[in-house]
Amino acid sequence: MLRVSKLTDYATVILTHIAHQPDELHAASDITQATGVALPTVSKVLKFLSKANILTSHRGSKGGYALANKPNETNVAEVITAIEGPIGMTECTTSEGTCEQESSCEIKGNWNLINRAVYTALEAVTLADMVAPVRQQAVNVVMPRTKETNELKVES
Amino acid sequence: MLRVSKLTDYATVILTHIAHQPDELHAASDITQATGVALPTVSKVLKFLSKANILTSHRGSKGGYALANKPNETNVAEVITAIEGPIGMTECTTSEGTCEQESSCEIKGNWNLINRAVYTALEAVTLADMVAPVRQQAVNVVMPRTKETNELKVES
DNA sequence: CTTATATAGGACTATTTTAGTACTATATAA
DNA sequence: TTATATAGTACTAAAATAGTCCTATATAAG
Ligand code: FES
Ligand code: FES
Repeated sequence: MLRVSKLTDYATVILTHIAHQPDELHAASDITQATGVALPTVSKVLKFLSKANILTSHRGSKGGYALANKPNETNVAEVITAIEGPIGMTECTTSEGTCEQESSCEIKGNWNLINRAVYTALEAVTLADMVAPVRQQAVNVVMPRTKETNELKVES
Repeated sequence: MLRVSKLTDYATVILTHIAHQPDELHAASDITQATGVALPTVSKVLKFLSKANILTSHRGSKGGYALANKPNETNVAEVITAIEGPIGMTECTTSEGTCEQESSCEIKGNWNLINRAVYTALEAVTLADMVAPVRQQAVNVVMPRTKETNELKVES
């Protein structure tokens, strides 16, 4: 169904929570209480996010996690990548040389194109957007085409 | 990793093959030969595509499958939906009432927003694009924001 | 210096999803 | 009537994901 994993979903919930007080330290146990997600799971997610430098961590008593950057400087594409690894819609595009028909494949280039479009859409949404209430009703996504051939447009 | 299933990947390969001769009937066995994908798998994919009215089918001797519409009238979003079901990035957005914290969830609306952006990007790529060689180098995806608040832009 | 607290890292198990196969029924052309 | 090809469904195997747990390390406070 083209979905993100549950862990990624948790990650956005957790990050949204933290983004409300971006400057304070949040311990895993606090986040469990606030979000209702089980502690071991919260802990796992926080480790991923910390490793990807989306969060900073402080060990020891009174330690915890905080945002590494401002809310509008972290986007959804980064969060997905932190939890699930590089975004690529097909096996062929993430791991080169895996596919048998790679040499004669017509469509690989087109999947790369689609990947980029999806990635750009995800990149455009930041934590700051997630924190804001949903006033938005729709988003325009434009894939420009050349007038003459109606093919997907070349960007110089 | 936010990827489509292998079956969906096969589906694009198969459809791309069929789209080269959109008016002829293609039997599953022919497609196996042309694409190198195992017959039972090809068969499974073709059934999904036929059920979703992306392909028309003809039983019996000299039967087979053909495109139900012109190549530029079938897009990638439809293909993904045919194989994997409705596109929705989180469980919460595809199946209502599953999530415990649904009532108090801040971010559900934002995921819906992201879903729509991704869907629109996928919708913009058709079979005709897949058949064409990759001259394209990049695709612009624009998520407009209001000038004043820099929030994702409302579309009337 | 010791203790309580909190993250780091990795290993492991259970669950769920996906992929792949097989079999029976039905339609159609020759 | 027969050969051929799809329709539908059920089943098995494999892979990915989710969730848990344990040990090590860092830090603040007494
Ligand atoms: S490279 Fe794998 S199907 Fe194209
Ligand atoms: S509705 Fe499930 S996390 Fe928001």
